[in-house]
Amino acid sequence: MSDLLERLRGRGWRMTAQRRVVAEVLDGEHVHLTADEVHARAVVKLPEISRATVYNTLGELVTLGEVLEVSTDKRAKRYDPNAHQPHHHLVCSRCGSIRDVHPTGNPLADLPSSERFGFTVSDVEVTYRGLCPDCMAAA
Amino acid sequence: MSDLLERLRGRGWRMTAQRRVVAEVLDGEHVHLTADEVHARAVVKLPEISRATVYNTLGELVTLGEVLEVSTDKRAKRYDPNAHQPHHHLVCSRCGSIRDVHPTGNPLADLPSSERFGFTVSDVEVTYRGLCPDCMAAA
DNA sequence: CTAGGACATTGGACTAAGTCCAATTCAAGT
DNA sequence: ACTTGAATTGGACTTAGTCCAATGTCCTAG
Repeated sequence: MSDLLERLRGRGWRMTAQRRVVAEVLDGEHVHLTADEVHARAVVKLPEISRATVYNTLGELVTLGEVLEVSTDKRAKRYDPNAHQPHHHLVCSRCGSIRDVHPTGNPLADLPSSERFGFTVSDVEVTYRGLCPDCMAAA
Repeated sequence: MSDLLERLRGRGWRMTAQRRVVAEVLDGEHVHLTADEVHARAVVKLPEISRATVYNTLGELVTLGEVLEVSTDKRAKRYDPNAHQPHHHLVCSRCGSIRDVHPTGNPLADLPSSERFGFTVSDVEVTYRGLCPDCMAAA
């Protein structure tokens, strides 16, 4: 993610302290923060950053294809910086923790045209659900 | 779905006009209404039914496994009465319309244990996205 | 290096979806 | 029909997110 700022600048993105901080917060593997969590962490580095700016910036990053929006549960959307390697998600039904996973196989090929109802299908999202090791132990 | 009421009564569900109306509204194939849509249709049949009751009843039907909760987009949850035949969803990215689909293959088998991170995986949800015929024509 | 305009940020009001609760009503067993 | 515990009600509340007009700031041309 360290070159994200480079890529963005190359695309004509105006660089500001706020945007830099949001991008820094999102750095890492298996990171799936909500907008509010991003805001909370951003405030530590830049106390005057506003919620609206965090939403704006996340929205732009999604539009630019640098970050994925993930809505695994009914609660808040989460933002996944691992946008350049396609992947799916494994979610703990109890605590909600998320891991990126890479199943074999191609689910797109598994949808026969008789099951497409005339749609032009362009994308598949797979969400695995179960209990994480911690929640298994606690139960 | 006509025997739904029977099954529920058999499970000790107390029958009320409100619950009957909610169950009736949810009847059918490829039905995926939001809670508010359910309420709107229920009000036609039973003007004094409240939003809270619709939410309560839908929640109970989900708990009993008679209806599935589907959150395909970022907007409101939808309720799918087709809970007894396992299936996945095909969603139009533009207008949000939903079809039930039955892909071949078994995505659960496609997740090697090295990709399970110690989770006990129990369920998979697959969401296909694309444009429905109407939205294709309009674009 | 500076000026200025386009773009970004702010915070507060607003919306949508859903939850919660105390008071009331009602289904159904006896 | 009585009783009682479960179901319903509506309104206040919460959470997640959007919108907007006023203000601030980046960065390029000069």
